[in-house]
Amino acid sequence: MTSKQFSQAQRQRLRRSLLEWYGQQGRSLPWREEPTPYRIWISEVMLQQTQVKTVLPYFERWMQQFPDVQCLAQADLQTVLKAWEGLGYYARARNLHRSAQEICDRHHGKFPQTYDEVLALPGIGRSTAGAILSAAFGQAEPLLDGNVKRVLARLVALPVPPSKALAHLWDLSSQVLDPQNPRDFNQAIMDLGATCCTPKNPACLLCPWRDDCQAYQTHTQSDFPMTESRSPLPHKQIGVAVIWNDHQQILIDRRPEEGLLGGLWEFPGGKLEAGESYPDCIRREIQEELAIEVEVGEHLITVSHAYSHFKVSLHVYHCRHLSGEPQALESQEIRWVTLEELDEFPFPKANSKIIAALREAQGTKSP
DNA sequence: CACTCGTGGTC
DNA sequence: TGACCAAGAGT
Repeated sequence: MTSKQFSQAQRQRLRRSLLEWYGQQGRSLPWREEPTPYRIWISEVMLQQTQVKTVLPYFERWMQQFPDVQCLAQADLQTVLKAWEGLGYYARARNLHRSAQEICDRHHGKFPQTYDEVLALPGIGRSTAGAILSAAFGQAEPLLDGNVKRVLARLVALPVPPSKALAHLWDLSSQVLDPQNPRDFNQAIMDLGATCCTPKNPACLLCPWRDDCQAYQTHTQSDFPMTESRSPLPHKQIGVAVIWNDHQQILIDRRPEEGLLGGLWEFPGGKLEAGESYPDCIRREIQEELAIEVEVGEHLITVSHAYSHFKVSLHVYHCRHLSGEPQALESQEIRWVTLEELDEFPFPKANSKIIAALREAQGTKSP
């Protein structure tokens, strides 16, 4: 299985035309204007599976709150998660925090500059390592993100989905990379994918690579990259309890550190079993998770939410604490809080919809 | 290597 | 409007 080889002349043409395009069409971004290793690192991790537009406000707030690696290393994890709240893939925030501590402990607070050291940091894989080393230090390391995969798949009319040709795509990314200007080249090829060679309706007439693009030359750009096969997402039904005590406080719990939504807070509850009503489900789950008895009251809201690999509907009910001292049997920590105090804790998006509904109910009760 | 891990934009 | 998908990494 031999990979496609670009001729030296073609590589030079691709590099020259892309860099010229970048000079005219490249985006002005805060981490490009002031490309310190710390800012490049934070931006690259925030940009994993996340669009620039979404990242921008988080990036600015982050730099205000954690202006350098020492500051991040010394922050407490709950504060870091609160700053990340809403961005998703929360392991990224936990890994940034761990990496910051490693950089301070093992690298004297200075971001490492060798490929192996950067790759060894938690949350940095092959592509992010290439992005950081080229952008922060001008090193000629290739990268392979979603944009580059799409651009290259069209350039060579890749006859299989990208996931089936990762080695080939890495080789192509290395071949086209400009060893004279890897910093701008890598930024340029990502910009090309993000703003020109887009998933839908690519602007081929404005593309610097149209003369070399095998997909465009055969008018099949919309057929590439070939789609990945996917199985349908399962849909889970969850009973959720907003448990009130006699002091107008609500019981919340902090999820286990690893796994889905690790370290975030939530309202307790669990999966509906066959033949069970939601009140039955909630009483059972609350007994299993917290070892207390509750009375299930009126239905508050049902929230539907789609995650990467499944969908959920959260059926939320007001509950009243009857007996027993709550225990953190399946969580890290539990706490009684007022409606106002909920803002201090990082919650997943699906839970913030519940909080909004609670606030709305509160507002209508006492005008 | 296939699966887990979030959310918002887009059509 | 539901399905697809984005500056991927860890296991």
